[in-house]
Amino acid sequence: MSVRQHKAIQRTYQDLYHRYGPQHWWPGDTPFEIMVGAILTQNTAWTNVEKAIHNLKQAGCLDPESIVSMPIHRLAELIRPSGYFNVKAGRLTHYCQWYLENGGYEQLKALKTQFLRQRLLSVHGVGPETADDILLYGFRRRVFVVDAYTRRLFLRLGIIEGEEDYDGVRVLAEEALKRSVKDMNELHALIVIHAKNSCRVRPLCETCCIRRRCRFQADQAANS
DNA sequence: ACCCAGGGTCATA
DNA sequence: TATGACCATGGG
Repeated sequence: MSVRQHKAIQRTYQDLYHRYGPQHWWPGDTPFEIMVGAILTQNTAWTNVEKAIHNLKQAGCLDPESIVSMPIHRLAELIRPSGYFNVKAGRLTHYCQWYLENGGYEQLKALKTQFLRQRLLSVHGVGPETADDILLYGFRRRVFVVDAYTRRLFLRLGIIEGEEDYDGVRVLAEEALKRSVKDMNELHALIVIHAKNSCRVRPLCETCCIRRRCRFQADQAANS
């Protein structure tokens, strides 16, 4: 938790913010839709998730009551475009059962962040990143979301060594940007947006590319 | 044809 | 605790 790491994260945030502007995430109309999106987007392109959510909306099933009372194979069929549809149908059902058993949004929002985080992690199919997506974008808590992009970016910027665990990276970013929910919201969103652009639009950007395999990185390795 | 995507769980050693 | 297999669609 060095000052150097904090400064680097702050600088990266300002750089990305200046470059892309505020993103105003999460793309979704209601907290529940955001939660569904958080589960469906696990290791999946967002464009595919949009199709699945569209199907749920069109079927009039984008609510926890409909999802828990629906035959699992029908739910799987509706979310098919988002991939892993059998797995995710089970995860969505588990999540909605938990959500309803605990009184839904109005009851859950009364819980303190760390306790709510523990409860989310206890739901089968909700791991650390999904839990933090739900906390940050669904419940508007000051929590940072660490995804694969964040790890690669921080690693290639020399901010982390690569052996830090999930919570280590999360707390590092939360310490670096102590100000507001807004900053947590924007930093994660900007990193994702940057990932989509960094190799195509501006391959040699200052913060470097954060795709898994980057031409820029490969060239550097070849020249050294 | 290959790579990858806004992960998580489970079985094995 | 640490690695690997598995889940599966769709765009570049």
